[in-house]
Amino acid sequence: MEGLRLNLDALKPAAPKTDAVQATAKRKAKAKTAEPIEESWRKIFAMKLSDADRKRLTEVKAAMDAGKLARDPADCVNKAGNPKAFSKAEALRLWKTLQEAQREETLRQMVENTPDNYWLITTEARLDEFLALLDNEEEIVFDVETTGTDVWNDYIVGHVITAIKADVHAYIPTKHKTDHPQLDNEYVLEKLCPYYEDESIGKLAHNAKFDIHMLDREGIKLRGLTWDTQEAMRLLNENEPSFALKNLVTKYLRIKSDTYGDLFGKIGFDEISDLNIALAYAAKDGDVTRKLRDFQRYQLTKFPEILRYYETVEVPLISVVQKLESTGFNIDLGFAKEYGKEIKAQIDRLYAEIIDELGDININSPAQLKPALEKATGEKLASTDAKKVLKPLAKKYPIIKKLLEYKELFKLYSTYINALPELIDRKTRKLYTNFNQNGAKTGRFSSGGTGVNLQNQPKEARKLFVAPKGYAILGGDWSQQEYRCLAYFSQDPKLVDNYLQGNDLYASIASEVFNKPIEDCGDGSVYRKQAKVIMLAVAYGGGANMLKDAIGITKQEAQKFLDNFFERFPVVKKWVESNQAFVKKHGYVWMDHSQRKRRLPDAKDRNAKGYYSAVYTQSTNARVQGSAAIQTKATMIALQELCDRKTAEGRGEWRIWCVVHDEALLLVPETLTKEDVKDFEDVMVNTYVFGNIPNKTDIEIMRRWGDGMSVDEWFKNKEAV
DNA sequence: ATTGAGAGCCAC
DNA sequence: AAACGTGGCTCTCAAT
Repeated sequence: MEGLRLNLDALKPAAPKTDAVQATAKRKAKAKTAEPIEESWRKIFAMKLSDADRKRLTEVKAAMDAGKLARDPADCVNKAGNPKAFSKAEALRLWKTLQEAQREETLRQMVENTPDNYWLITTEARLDEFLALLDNEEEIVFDVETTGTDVWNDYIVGHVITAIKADVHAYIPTKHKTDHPQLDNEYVLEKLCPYYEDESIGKLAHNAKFDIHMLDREGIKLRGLTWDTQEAMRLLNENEPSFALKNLVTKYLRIKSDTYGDLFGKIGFDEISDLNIALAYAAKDGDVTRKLRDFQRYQLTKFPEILRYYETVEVPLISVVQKLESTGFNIDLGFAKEYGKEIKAQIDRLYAEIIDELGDININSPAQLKPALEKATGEKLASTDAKKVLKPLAKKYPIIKKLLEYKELFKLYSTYINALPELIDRKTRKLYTNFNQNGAKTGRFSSGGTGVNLQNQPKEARKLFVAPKGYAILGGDWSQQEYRCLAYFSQDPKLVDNYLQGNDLYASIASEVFNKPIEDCGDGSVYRKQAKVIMLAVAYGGGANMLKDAIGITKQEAQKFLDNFFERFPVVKKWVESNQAFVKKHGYVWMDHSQRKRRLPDAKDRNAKGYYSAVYTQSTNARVQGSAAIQTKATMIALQELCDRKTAEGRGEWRIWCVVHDEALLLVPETLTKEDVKDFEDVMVNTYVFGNIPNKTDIEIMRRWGDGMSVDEWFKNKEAV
């Protein structure tokens, strides 16, 4: 501890340089008899290092070479008093010291260099002066500082607002833990509310959904969002390694900026008692967000279709998603408890039985399971992958069959049935999660962040999600969304015709690929089932390897199926090849109507690892998956408008409840009418159409997710009651 | 106790 | 001739 403090002192920029250098020299002398540090470094860098460690170690070495950092004398000798070699662990400890020193120095400089147009507002007079500026603004930047990033439990401690025309960047602290005077929270909210809620004042933000959530919790409904620099960046370069504001402005605007975590670690912004530090950091956010927006808008004007898509779909979608997230999910706790108990009992029984046969191992550890299974069966196993390796052996070995049963139940229990109730918010008794509208590089949504991914809930787990009393879940599934997209892009006459006639696509494909009469390829037939998987492999751009695992056949057979498919659908084949040629030439592919790119730079680089495989399959997959996502997103905006319209009719509130790629679910009053359902279907089917291919939606109404009934059944039951 | 990597598996 | 669709969470295991 003593040594650490000493070291820190040596690092302080305020300390005379000569002292630091002298101290360093002294320590070097002391460690002279140990292994030379260059030799230690050589050994450390020869080790197998993670990327993060390698980066840190490089920084430490640079600082030490420059004389800015030295070993702690206490670390140079061991207990016996003999010299101790420099180790990786010691180097990583020094990295933390370095970080701390750099952090302090950066903050000091930030405060020292705070521009005059950064206003710290802590008096009513100054706030009035600033609001007078806002009265002349057409567009402002907003950003709230908070105690943390949990939109359900953290809260606002200050507001950042940039008056763009006036070129003033204000920070208005309200809840910092400080002796410095600050304005009252309620007073500030009341004063700012009219501006936040004024549709005619355009709003820019970075990751606006977060700020909209936070304001929503204070009772403020943000209106007039015009730009989100984070979502814009996801269109400009989906491969960006980081979408943190500071990293983007450092990279693209050459404005050196440190991330919040780099400067403050894990503390909430209210912990920053020095309001000058708070101002320097917070006001800069507003400043650079505006600059980044200008840069992005300039870039996007080169692609008018992307810009139009961004402004008409992605930006409005942000508020829609915020509203969706705030709806939350009701979990049937009683059911979860009973169901969980039942599964747990089965798991325990299976575990005991398996242990009995395999010996006392941890079944959940692949490293322990593999040798035990090999011993028990005498088979050489490539892994313990259930689908690829164990399933084919299940018939031969009862122990493997039992193990598969266990694995399935364990997954269901640990990830879903047992985990979901734990994540319920204490205050509202609801489950919340995060939907990231550009979480996938193709533009698909991702979901999760708070422990639950709503997009991968298995059917059994979906049963835990119920409509609150008086409500029903109105769900729509686009029928074969991605295949319709494939038909549209390829214009394969057989596929197009199929959709125009409204025939059973899988049966048609099965009939073609397996050369069987259509009547042998109907519902329930093995041909139809396999055709479905083949189609999936084609749409996902997968090869024979993926297909063989999916239907449990040999690679040769899978390849033959694919060959057959492409032989029978040569137009699809041509389209797939054209995508490959395009990506090879340009390094990217277009989604529908040039609204979005998927950049695959490896395609232009013959030496890249994935040159012959990944980018080729991705070139087709991205176009299909990404265009389907555009359909979903455009429709979500129309669905929110529908919800607003229906709610305004005064028959109860309509909300978007959940979205799962090609599935949209609304929470609606259980008194909904057939006409309401018709309006929903109309929005689903007609909002976004892939050219000449009509959409189709399967609709269900449910009280429990995944446990729905057809519209006819629902209303028949209603009449019966 | 916390962190990070890897294996595995759920969804569309 | 070749051939890795997009995500997120839980577990183990090794490292601090």
